Amino acid sequence: MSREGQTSQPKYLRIAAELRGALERGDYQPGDRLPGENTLAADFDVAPLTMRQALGVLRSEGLVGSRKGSGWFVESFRPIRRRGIPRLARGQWGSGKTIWSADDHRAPDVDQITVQEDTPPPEHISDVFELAPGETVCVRSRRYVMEGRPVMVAESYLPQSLVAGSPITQADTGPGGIYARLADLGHAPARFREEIRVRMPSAEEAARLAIPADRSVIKLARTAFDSEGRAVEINEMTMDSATYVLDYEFDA
Amino acid sequence: MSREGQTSQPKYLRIAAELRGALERGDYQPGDRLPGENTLAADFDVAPLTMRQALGVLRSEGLVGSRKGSGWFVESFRPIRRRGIPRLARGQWGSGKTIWSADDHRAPDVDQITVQEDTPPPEHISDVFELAPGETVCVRSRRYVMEGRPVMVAESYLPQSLVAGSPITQADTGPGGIYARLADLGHAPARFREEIRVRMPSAEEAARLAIPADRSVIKLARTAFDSEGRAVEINEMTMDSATYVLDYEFDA
DNA sequence: CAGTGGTCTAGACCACCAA
DNA sequence: TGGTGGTCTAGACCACTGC
Repeated sequence: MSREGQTSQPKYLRIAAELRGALERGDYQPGDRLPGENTLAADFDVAPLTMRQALGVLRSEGLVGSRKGSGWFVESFRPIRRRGIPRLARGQWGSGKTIWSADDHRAPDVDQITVQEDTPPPEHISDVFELAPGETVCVRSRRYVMEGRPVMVAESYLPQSLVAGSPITQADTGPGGIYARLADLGHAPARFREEIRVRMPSAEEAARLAIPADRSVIKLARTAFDSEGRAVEINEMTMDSATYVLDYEFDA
Repeated sequence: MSREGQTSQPKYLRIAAELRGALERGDYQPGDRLPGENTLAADFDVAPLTMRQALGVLRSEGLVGSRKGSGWFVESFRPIRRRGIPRLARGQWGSGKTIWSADDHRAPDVDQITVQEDTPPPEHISDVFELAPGETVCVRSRRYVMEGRPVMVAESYLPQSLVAGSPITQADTGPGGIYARLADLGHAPARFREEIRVRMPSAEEAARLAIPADRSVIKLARTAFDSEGRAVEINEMTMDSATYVLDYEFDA
């Protein structure tokens, strides 16, 4: 190997840094196709596999994506801001600049929606609901897309005994959505808990979100409690970690 | 290649799944050393590079780690729960089971701490503070460790003009910490905003947190506003994404 | 059908660690 | 000093895409 890198940084990292700079300078526009692996490998004077390694770094960062048989493409990073706590009083705080600029005004559309009644729940769900053995749940599954691209899948779990026969078991829950219907049933959500963790996607999650296997996902589990402290809904969301900025605002 | 896998899943993923199962079954205990790459490659009857690829999957998931010249080791996943919103009234909600179990009672220790006064701020910081050109900030940098392992680094930015000469510029800020001292100065925090995003670590961040380059980090930026709506502190935290569960609890 | 990315092999050299 | 993981090379075959 050449002795030039006195800092002894690996080739693939130096190439990745060089390409990252080119992308940030705007040498390639979002959606543009990059030269093929072999062409790039010749340009940078490395073996194809080393070139792949460099491109893989940028892919895991969300800067580029690859389509088999087609090529490498520049991805646009326009994060979506999700407000965890609905802003009630829009006062002086609304004007403050945020750390990471993100489109506030776009909201994803629902792409797919399925409802399954009378399903045996996963263990961690029945634990939180404190269900008796054999009790089942209703599962509402939705996928959200933005500009044609899947960005989030969400699965809502509700105790079957609570929602049987209500509009919650229909695809269209009517005005106000699930929470309004829970209120109709006398279990209006009074408090929420949101738990966030990050991990690598399963093969199914990666396919459903159309993200590479080496891009991590955010798991956000939102539990709704009624006024008596009973957990009445759990919404488990899975998001592409490269497209979301989460936002929580609260008083001291 | 053998034709056995009718689902045509790549070898490295099948091997990763097999090893993952062995880890979850407890065949190896946290801290245990795995057989060497070459041994494993022979066991699974694949080329060493393919074996590496499989191990890399598990490493990015946080299940194993590697030390050059030493071997591959099983990592323990005991997530730390960080409560974003201090629980004021510990009522009926406290008893509810959570989705992801995590140690609530452990708190990381501060490992390193440095204070730099009169520093020119990064652009995104001066934007939020709405500083005039040339205005400087005070930067408090801390690293947190748990059981000897770095888990988070945090950098607090405060407007220099606000804190000059106060205990905030000392390593030890006294009882109550920064926020108590800000209150002494007449700028008690009244409201907070926390912004969360996920990305791959820079080389420096990976080194400071002692995590592999392919493990993502959580960036959490906490902005504190005083009662007049002025941003008085920004705390930018960087955490190992595999060791934290974030938690927010709030009323509807 | 030609070109693309995805996977896999069989080598090689290096830096680092532990005995 | 021998074994380890980290990097790199030069091939190969495959599945998929788009013309």
